[in-house]
Amino acid sequence: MLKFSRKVDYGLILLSKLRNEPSSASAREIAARYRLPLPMVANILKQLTSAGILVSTRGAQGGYELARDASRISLADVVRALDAPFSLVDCTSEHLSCRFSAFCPTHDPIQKVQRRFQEFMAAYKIEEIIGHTQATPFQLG
Amino acid sequence: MLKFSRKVDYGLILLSKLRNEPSSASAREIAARYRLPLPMVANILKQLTSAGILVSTRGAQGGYELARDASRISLADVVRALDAPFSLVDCTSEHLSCRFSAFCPTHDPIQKVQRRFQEFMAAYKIEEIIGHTQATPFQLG
DNA sequence: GCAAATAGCACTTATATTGTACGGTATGAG
DNA sequence: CTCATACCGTACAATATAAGTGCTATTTGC
Repeated sequence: MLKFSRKVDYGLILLSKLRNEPSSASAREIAARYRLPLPMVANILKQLTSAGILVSTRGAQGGYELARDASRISLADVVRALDAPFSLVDCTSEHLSCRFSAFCPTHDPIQKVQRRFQEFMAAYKIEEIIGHTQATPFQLG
Repeated sequence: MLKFSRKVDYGLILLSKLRNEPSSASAREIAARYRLPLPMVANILKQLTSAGILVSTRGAQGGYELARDASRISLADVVRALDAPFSLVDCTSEHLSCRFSAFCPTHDPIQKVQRRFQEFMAAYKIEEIIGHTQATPFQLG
């Protein structure tokens, strides 16, 4: 259906939290603050860490923080980390030989679209998306 | 996973067939030519017709043809017809009130991304994608 | 009237997403 | 050294979405 997964939505929320927080925050803290289930938050943070977008500190008083400035993290980075592998059509995946590849008229051209879209997302830095204002925490009433 | 559905892939193949064919073609013809299951081809053609991308002629000797020149059909048209509704994040759907909308920091900014991507796809005409060469029909051996 | 062909709907099956769980490892504090 | 905290890796179940199929009605040309 051509949309970002919820993981990416959540991921952007988490990143906006870590963005304007000087000290690192634990998964538990973030989950509580935004009323999100802890296991899911933990999973997303783990994925962002192994993708090199966050750095983690283990042990007591540990937590996560941005690995680099938000101006150097692109939307493409986040999507690749959480939705990987991303490809607009199956044809473009190397490992999966499309059953039409022999005669598919869209094979080459759609790869152009693919590349252009990838460039588009790579140019879009999350700084621009999440802005400078901190995400408002959940408030009852 | 942020990719086009198979329907869009198939749809582009069907459109490339209809593009360089002077006479209209029936669903049966197209399905046979590309070794695709008839019900699926018929479904896609029906959807493209109700979206106004194709025009149909009912009855014997009937079939489908492009409603307008390929230079005036955008990738966005095709995606909207076959994958609708398309929206990168749930937040952007009007009818579905996101449970974070009250505090979600990405609500407004992601809508900008959404609009830019929509423009990107609207500018991409299928003429550019499928090219002038006719899709090579399936050949055994 | 009959056959060809689209229209519309409903249904089943397959696949991917979403969310959860658990055992393991590292670190800091008392 | 022990314990609680917190990350790591992986696997699993539930759910939602997409993919594919089938059937009946309607239209049209011969």
